[in-house]
Amino acid sequence: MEKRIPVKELLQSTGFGKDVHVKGWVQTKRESKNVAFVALNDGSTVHHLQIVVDVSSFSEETLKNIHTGASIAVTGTLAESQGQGQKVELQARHIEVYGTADPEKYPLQPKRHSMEFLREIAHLRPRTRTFGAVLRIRHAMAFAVHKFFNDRGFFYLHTPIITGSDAEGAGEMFRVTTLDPVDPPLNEFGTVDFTQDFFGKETNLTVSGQLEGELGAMALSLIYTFGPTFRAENSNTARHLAEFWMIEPEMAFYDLEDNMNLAEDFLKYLVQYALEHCLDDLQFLDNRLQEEEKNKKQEDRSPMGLIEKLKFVVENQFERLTYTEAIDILIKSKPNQKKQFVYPVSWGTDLQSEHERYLVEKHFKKPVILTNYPKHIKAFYMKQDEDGKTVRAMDVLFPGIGEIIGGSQREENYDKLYSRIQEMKIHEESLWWYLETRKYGTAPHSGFGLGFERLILFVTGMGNIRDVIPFPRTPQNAEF
RNA sequence: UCUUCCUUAGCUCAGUCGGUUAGAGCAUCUGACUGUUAAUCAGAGGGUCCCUGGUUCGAGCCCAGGAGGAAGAGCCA
Repeated sequence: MEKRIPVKELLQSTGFGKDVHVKGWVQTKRESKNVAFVALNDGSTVHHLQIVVDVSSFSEETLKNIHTGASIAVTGTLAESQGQGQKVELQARHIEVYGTADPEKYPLQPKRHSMEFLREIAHLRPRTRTFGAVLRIRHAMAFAVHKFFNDRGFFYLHTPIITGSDAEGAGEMFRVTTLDPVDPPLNEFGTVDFTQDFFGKETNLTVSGQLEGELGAMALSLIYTFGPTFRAENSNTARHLAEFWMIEPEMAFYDLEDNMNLAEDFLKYLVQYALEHCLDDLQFLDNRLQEEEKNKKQEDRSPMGLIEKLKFVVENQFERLTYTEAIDILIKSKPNQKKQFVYPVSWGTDLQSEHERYLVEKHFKKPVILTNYPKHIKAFYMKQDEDGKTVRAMDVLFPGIGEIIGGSQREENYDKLYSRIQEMKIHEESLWWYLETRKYGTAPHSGFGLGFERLILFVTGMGNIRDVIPFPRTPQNAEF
């Protein structure tokens, strides 16, 4: 095949008069008597290349087949554009139509579509500018995650996707089995006999790579995982997926403060990377959001544009405070005094969305890191504070997103960890390997989990998590 | 899982008090137009009013059940 030049490259080119090949999908065609203009996109950039077609030198059939959605290859001369909207255009000499898209049936029209409609055609939505922008940013963020950790001496550890333990209790799990669902083998108690299953035991899709990640950190010092994670929770919100991607670094010899510093550096690095490498796409999404804002009531409008918001995060220190201090602020807050909170505030109860939003969006107006939560509302593996009441947990809360990172310093003392397992009635048999890290060469260590899609949600300014992953998996939906 | 709202043309939506042939904008098609930028102008085609049952002389509209979707909440990342 003839070597194509990506649209992104051509738009930056000044080699006017050169002969080039370009291939892509038609976004729109504007036709008049003598000349037609085709906006061509190949996904390399959010911008289109304008193809100028001299109507008299092409067959009627070719012209007819060039419509929204069609895939074409164009040979022509790169020229300085006579029109207003672009610097570069391609004067077409030869056009090959690879594939047509019947305009009567092709669902994507040269007009604005709702996100709900585009979710129904998730197989085609990457062709829209919005999803193209989101997917390019998603790629850049994945790359930046690896670059960040690699540059700091972290090793990428592949933790298992199929697990044999429900250790963390992070949520409902998806069972993995090859047993006959209609007639499974039963044991003497009349329940399913998993010893006859593929792995000889009950297995599930992972809800977190953390516990295995800790094993890696106890040897390589600095590791991170980045992989798919599954939760069978019946969560129907704009912030939850049944299948999502999670990044979980785990660091030996890090205490809670080291952990917070890493988390803050990491988030700022990622946002900065997006600003440096995806500015075109961010600008497009920013404009798109501003259009949407115009349809909102004054009080619902966000005070900052997308790019402005991203710069703000990079340039400002995250606010750090303890759970106890946060409760104090909430108790003294206006909405609490006026009894506007649905859920009452008191020490010992978990913070509700409305409380987190108040702290982040009203009180501090910036990202917040909350630490030292009461131990009974946090996981068994978190390191206990000297007061016996709290643990060294930290949650990073972002405006509009809520909890984007959850992490902690881990309990490295065998006896303390073991007694927590007993207290919380966790199956210790399935955790024997985890407990051995505390028996043999235990060391202080910390880690956190970042929901990748929640990061993308923040960076792109999109409103629903189903629109920042190519093929969302949610309750009642596994199409495509 | 709970609460609230929604489902009418390909898309986004209007549809009055239950009343004759269900509308608009965009998209599509046809024509016009000397370079357009979501082109413009003129015209045309396009409907299982989500499904099932009920009330009624008569249902897009009222009632019951079901399906799907959205927002918020819970759970969390």
